[in-house]
Amino acid sequence: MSQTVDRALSILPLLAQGPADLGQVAERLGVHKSTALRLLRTLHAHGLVHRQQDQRYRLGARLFALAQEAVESLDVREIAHPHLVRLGERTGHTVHLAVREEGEVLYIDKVESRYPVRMYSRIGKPVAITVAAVAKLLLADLPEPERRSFAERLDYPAYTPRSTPDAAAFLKELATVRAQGWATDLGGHEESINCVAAPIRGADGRVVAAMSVSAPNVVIGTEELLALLPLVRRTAEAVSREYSGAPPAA
Amino acid sequence: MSQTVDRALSILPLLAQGPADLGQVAERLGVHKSTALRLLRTLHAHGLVHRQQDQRYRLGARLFALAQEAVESLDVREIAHPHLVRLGERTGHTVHLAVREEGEVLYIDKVESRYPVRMYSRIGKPVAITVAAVAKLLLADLPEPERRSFAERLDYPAYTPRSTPDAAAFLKELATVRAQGWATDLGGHEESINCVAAPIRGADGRVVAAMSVSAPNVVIGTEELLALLPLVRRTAEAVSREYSGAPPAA
DNA sequence: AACGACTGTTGCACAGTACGCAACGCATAC
DNA sequence: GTATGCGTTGCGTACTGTGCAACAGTCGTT
Repeated sequence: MSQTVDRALSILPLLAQGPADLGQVAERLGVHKSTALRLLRTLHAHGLVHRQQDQRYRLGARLFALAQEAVESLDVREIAHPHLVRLGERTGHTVHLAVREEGEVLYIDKVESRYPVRMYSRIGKPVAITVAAVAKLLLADLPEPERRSFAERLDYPAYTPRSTPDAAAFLKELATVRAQGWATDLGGHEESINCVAAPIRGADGRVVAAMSVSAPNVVIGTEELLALLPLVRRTAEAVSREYSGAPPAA
Repeated sequence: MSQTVDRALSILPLLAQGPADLGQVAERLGVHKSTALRLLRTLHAHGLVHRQQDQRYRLGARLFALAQEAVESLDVREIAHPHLVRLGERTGHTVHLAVREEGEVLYIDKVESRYPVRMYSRIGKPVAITVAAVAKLLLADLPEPERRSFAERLDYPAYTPRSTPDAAAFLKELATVRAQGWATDLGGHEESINCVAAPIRGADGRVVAAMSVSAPNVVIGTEELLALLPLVRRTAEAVSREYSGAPPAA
């Protein structure tokens, strides 16, 4: 690994917490000011950091552009998108698409609910991995030993009383999800929000992504949301077929 | 500037165009494979690149997370957001918030239209700077010499017959926008899409951001959209006041 | 108004570190 | 079975990044 690059990249998460001046960056990196300056200048030249009027540095615009270009070149996303839109139109609720990467699960696409009461989420934001329906599907597909060791390394924040409490409960839930081929999150992340999700599989049967429909229970009851499950599953299967090479249905 | 970091960061835009294997990265960087490998490993350790099953590299998840954290810590965005949502609810159309940074204009927030026919845009995506209404506002605020030299460095792509054709026309338009305090884009980017925008100013009167309402003319005519201008301007002024330190209105 | 304290900036000598080379392991193709 | 292509490793060299010290600019203080 390259020391210089390592140091430079360590600046990014540091600035993600908020703007910082040269001295702060140097101190938190544990290097001389002149070194920090050179690194910041290089990052600046690439647009990854931006210097605001008060001379402090914060993350720059190119970072957004890069993230956008990256998300748009994901082929699952490209294939799934029209299906998500159609599902959004038919149900009126928020639709998400998520993938697993390096031990994180993150949303890569989203169609907003047409109801005024919306849930908060953002493309690119890591998902609450122990409770989200899409996360359960993506992790349930891991081979058993990996799944176990992963589950044991996680934290289990008690977002609500219905949140997954510990690794044992999580592994049990994953087994259920794996067997039934779909997942739910009933108030496990936010008290009033429910979620149903289905897996998208590649040609080899592995789960490559997961999609979900979410709605606050002030808008639609748990029963009614669960009634959407067949539709969600059919949509996910249509995406799976297309992703595996089948031509899109007319 | 640091050569090593410079090379490492050059990998990112390269991968943004699509996944690439080690040889391709090395070649396009003009370095030896072993050098490219070391750089990629460092980027990988920071989560900025991801290695997919076929061993090729693509941009990684942390990039999204960083971009998200960055955009969420912008205080203009935080203040403006509820106003955008309300404007979205009242008009039903797509609402954008944009800022200028390092010679680019980019969207930092968005409320989706509730109509099925939506315009395409994404948070983080650089704006078509020569035609977008928000871009005109942000650039019109630059001091005259800077504005001129900037306008002359731009390309003027002819997205439609109504696109700004050249620097002279653009500067004239900017003068108008500056004088009237609002801007439009009537089919300059996409034939059928119109836009009205108003500036958000800081305590010193400088334009710090701009917000717009956009709609395809199949949904709402030009006249009707222009009729929304007073509402957009009032909203922008409310955000300006709050951003300058005034308490939010009840 | 002069001072001090603070910040960001520059040039430089040193050595630490990133560089390219060459050889290796490992697949798939022929 | 051989051959070609890929990613990977270890290593000597010298390039390049490093910290130091001195400078410049800005703010707040006395």
